[in-house]
Amino acid sequence: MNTQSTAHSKKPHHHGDLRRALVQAGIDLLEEGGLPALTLRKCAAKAGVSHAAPAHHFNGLDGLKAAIAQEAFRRFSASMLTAAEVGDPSPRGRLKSICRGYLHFGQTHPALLQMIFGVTPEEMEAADTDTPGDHEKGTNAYQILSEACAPFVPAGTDPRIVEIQVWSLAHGFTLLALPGRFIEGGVDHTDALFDQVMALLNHVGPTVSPASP
Amino acid sequence: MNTQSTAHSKKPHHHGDLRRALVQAGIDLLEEGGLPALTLRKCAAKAGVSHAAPAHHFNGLDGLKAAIAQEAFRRFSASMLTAAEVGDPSPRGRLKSICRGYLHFGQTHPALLQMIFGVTPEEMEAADTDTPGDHEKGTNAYQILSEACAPFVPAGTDPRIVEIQVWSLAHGFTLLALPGRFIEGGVDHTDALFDQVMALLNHVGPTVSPASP
DNA sequence: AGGGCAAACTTGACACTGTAAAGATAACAC
DNA sequence: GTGTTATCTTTACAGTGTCAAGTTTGCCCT
Repeated sequence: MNTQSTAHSKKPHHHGDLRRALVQAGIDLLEEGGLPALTLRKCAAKAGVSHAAPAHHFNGLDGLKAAIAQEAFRRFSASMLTAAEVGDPSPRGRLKSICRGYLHFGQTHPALLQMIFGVTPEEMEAADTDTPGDHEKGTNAYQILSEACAPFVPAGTDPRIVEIQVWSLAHGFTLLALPGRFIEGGVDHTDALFDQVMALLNHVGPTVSPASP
Repeated sequence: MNTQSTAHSKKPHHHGDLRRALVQAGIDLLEEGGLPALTLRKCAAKAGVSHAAPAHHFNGLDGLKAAIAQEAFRRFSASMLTAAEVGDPSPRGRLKSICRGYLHFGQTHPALLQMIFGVTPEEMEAADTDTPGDHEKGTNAYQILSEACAPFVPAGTDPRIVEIQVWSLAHGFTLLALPGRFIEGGVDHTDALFDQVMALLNHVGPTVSPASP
């Protein structure tokens, strides 16, 4: 009918997986020149196709942006997951490693982070909803964070509170520390500041007064 | 020579303070249709001038964006200041009121917040640097926050740590709770969640034995 | 095998955008 | 009054997204 559900089994006709090529070209453009460099025509040129070809794989520019955001989100999740696996395996160490992965991804791929969290609702609606196996079990960034927060959720409380506490702190710092933004300083200085800021999480969950109201 | 430093005393030639009119037109467009609706030509049309007129008052679109960001920052600061003045005057109450003003501004003017914190370095360079009396004493948002954080800075530590802890938390939550984004729910639900998340600040600075409830 | 058929692209066009150069106009200095 | 300068207009051009029509290519079915 509408979508090519054959994306992974059969091979397309002319180009051979042009959809993925366009997404990758868009990511390249994004990393090179930031948001204003992302252009349907430039993506098409980079993939070696005509300027109107992307319109058949995505629902216009918004659809391409949504697809890029999905792929960026996938890489973002992977970045946090690997950061968690190589660090301190204790619950608190794992949580901090994930947050560090959050910051690291923002420092190294600012445009992709901007893409992930800057996509507007209307752009999301333009996404082709046929992304099977995308939000799989452990690969979702929010689920990774949620599981890392679980040990610090006081019994009987809404786990989303702790999750959003951690998420807001990491997200806010990462955005403020984006290159050329409000928190100045080199990478090492930013890292040290990040650790000191994240020390606030030592007071999260079952801490000082375990049996509070 | 270059700029009309007569912005407040004499009146310009044709239009009469077109610079301010263009900035206001841009803000209106931004609030109505979001970032993609902000256009030099639409601003010019809304101000009743030719489509190329803005180029003489701003350094291209980037300059207009920077000017709008400055004005938005001014209103943002005012929003936090008034929120601080009408709330609990205790140090902790004042700090939380400011954070609530942060969130409230983001909920009511999401495009302006995006403008303030989304302006790129190159766009900032395009700003006309002749904004006298702009970063005045108490009107700077960061100074407001800094002064509100001062009572919670442990002696001998860098005050920026507490400031960035508070700033990151408020900034992160506000962005995640932007309408149609990652934190769902109505305004009242968001407010309640915000209070619970911001409870993390009870552990900032001189902790565990607070004099206030 | 061969005819149809749909999907994957191409081509051409249009409206809209930012930007630059050159011309008109009005306020001001003298 | 005369000249000058800043303000704004006009005109033009390259680049953008999007639509409508055409062209090619692989696949399916009889």
